[in-house]
Amino acid sequence: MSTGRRAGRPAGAPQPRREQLIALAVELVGEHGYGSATLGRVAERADLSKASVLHHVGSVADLLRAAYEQVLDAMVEEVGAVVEEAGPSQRPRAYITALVGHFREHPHHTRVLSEAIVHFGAVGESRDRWGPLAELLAAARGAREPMPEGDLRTAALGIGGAIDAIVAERQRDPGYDSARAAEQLADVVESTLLSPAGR
Amino acid sequence: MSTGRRAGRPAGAPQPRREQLIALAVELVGEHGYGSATLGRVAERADLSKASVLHHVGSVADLLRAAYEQVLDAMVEEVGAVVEEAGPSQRPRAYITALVGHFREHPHHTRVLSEAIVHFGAVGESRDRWGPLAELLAAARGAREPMPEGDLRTAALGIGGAIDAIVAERQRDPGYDSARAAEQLADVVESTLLSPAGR
DNA sequence: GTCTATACGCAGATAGAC
DNA sequence: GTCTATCTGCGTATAGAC
Repeated sequence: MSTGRRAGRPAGAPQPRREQLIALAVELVGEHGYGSATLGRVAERADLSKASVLHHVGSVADLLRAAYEQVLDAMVEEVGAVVEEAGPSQRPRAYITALVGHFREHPHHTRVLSEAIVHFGAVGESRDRWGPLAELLAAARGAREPMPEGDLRTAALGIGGAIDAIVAERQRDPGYDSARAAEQLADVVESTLLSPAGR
Repeated sequence: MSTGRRAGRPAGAPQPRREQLIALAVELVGEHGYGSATLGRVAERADLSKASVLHHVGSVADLLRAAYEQVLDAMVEEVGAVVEEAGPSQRPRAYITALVGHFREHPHHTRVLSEAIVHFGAVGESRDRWGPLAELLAAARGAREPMPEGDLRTAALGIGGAIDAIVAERQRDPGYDSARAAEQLADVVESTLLSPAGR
């Protein structure tokens, strides 16, 4: 309790050095991918020795995992908040536009997440990536006759893939109007899945 | 001309050893990604020494590049043939189902292409990946009022992303009915982009 | 916390004999 | 064509002094 540490930071909480290194790792991965985020390069950017970096983060693998999780958490938190503010019928659109918007505001985060599945192996880890979207779609359809389970899964999957593609294109070409693309995608979703006529 | 080589293989054409090694590389990348396709592992599977492998392929980078190009060419050739057989208005559906079907028949090819952009760096190399699809869509719309350039690009991009997601899901879960998913996607494409009413 | 020095493993590639 | 032996480079991690 009465350590010499300044108040406001619970005992055992991450130190500022560690936070700095994680932020640096996000930058490096965001710019040139996981392959280029090596111990030496992190140390160089932080103006520290390699040994010193390891002292704070334990191992390179741990550092990259922490960077990934921080980026993922930020995305989930922002998108989740936006979606919850909207009514059920507007949630698919809110989800799409918030997700696309998030990566437009945080370009570095794009690569950190898009390369994560390849880098961490773990294909199974990507399971249910679009499960939450599927639930949003089902709820938005409300009283309509329910979609077959498989078709709903495919719908969420396809929309998710389209989002990925829009985000990737924006990264490739910063002049690409991803906000407009998101609206266009939301229009299609609403007209095919949520329109009175059904499909 | 009168070398001792058996006829039927033009001078300077790739030797069978090289072909075998490329096929092996496709297997390795398909199973565990580019990261695991090392010189040592290729040599082991081919039951050759590392030096011998290099004698035939020049370098590991060249081998992986050749594997990638072979897989890409196979896909372009098959899908191209199917699309050309169809009439203009059926081509978007033919494209989608042929592409999804191709990867269902060649599961190893999936990873070789999906990880290619990350592995070879070269974000710009993926340019116009969906350009051909955009042209198919424009042609299928025929006499209808033309779509704005940007919207057509986004449509092709989104459809392409959805295809990627369907293919990836099939790889993750071999029980997933990707053929049905492809038809479902084609239905949406036709009803939103090609229906008489437009959107 | 920070450093220098060092060890270790692995992947890619070369040399040269057979 | 094929091998064994060897070299180089890089990335990770540890030891131990300050």
